[in-house]
Amino acid sequence: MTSANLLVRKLEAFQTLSQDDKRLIEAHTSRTRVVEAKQDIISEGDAPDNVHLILSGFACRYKIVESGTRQIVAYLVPGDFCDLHVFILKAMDHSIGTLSRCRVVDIPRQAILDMTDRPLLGRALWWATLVDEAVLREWIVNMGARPAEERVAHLLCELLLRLDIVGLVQGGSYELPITQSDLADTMGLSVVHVNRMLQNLREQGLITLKSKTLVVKDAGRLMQISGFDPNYLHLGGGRPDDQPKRAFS
Amino acid sequence: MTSANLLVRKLEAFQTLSQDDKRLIEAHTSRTRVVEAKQDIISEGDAPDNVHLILSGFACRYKIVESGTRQIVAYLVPGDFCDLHVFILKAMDHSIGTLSRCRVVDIPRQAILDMTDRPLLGRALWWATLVDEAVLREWIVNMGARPAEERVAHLLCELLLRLDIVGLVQGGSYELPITQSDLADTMGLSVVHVNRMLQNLREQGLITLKSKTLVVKDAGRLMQISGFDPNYLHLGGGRPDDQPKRAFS
DNA sequence: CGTTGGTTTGATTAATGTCAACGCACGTGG
DNA sequence: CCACGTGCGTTGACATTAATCAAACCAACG
Repeated sequence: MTSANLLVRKLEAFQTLSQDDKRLIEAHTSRTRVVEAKQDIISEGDAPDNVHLILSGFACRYKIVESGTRQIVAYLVPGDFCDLHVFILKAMDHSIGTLSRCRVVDIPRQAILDMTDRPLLGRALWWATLVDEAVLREWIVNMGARPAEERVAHLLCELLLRLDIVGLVQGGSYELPITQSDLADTMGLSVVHVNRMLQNLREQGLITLKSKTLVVKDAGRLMQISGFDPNYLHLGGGRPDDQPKRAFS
Repeated sequence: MTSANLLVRKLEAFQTLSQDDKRLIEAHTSRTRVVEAKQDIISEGDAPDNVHLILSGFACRYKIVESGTRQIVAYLVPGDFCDLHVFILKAMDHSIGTLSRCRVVDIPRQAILDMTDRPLLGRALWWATLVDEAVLREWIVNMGARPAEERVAHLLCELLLRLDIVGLVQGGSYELPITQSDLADTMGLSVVHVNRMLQNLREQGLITLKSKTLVVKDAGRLMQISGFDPNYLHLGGGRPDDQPKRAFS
């Protein structure tokens, strides 16, 4: 599997693309570079130039607040665009940084324009940004309405599905190359509390998390206790109710 | 001022539109209807048909979580679209309901397509959705990284600016036709606590809030204590650093 | 006037944060 | 090959924030 297939695979969770579409994507996703962990890909205030695509590793959108706290507002996993909106806004209102070592592609904006010009591909890219938005909403729900344990569980469920559509889940298990401190900054909890919630989930036999590998031992129950409803990810052509919920491999 | 001007005015906070653009908007924003408070405009799971635009009153996006809690994930104020994304996704992943009595327009999707076809107007609409997304991110920051009092203050600042660009702020004061319980569901706090935080802000001489009218008595300090940075609203052509921050009337 | 929805208050409890220390694993340099 | 440093995970004791419960109050409205 080439790296390009990763984006293709994700977009095809929405709808299948033409051969030309795929070729166009692959043509622009070959020149990759590696970014070490804890580096900014773009910083708040920057005027963005190229569009960045994550091909491996975890990155995040984040802001540093007056008090010095870092709040992570989105995870960027393989197949995710960092800044598809580059064409309209003149300055980044947040930073994008790596959580682990990442492989990244820089795509010139003209290439993106070429892609959005194609009917199928254009719709698929639009779909991707709408899903990003839906994820933001769900995170607000998560932080505002769910207690710590469910909050952690919900996030793990989301990653399970998001990583699954790009083929990064095997046997209910995936690489989670981030620290508990990252998780804490994601969910507005302290590291200590995150640690304890993870232990709770382990004790309940729901997950295993050791050396950056997460094993979801009981996905059904994990989703159930966290009130996870996959609809907001709009997989399967955006008609989540017409077809069986996607199972992961 | 006609109601149409409200959307025009908002979009022109990004860039000025042509006369034709404005006429096109006005042609489609005349047939308004009134929705009483606490009514759904669209419900989660619905397949959306028309695009809805709020012309007066407050509405919100929300989800009801397993436990029965309502989490509000966005405010829709005059000039805001409810569902510009209608064309791609097949089912709503959240509901939209009124918080106060609202005047609403239903715009057929073809009209939206006509608008997005025009270069300037299309970009302006895209800008509007990007700002919505930026607001979602800022809300996550707010909930995850700020204590209750700052959280409330930050929201009031955001509304001050958002309402100002559509001309609904006079003398630092605006109508806030929602309950403290709505605020609580917005910020993941209890009603009681919201009440106390509002009292704090009042005691500090920062605001006044009586019979649904909010007076911001010291905007500078309100922004300062809440760490409010207007950049994320991308007013002024998305070049917030090149020009003076917008003052409100 | 009497209801009703919304706001306010006080007392108490529960959830989560903070602080501090320790342990463990990994990598590096001696 | 071992000693040490460093980052991350874990633990316990304690502090603080915010939730909950219950009641009173207030104002708009029929």
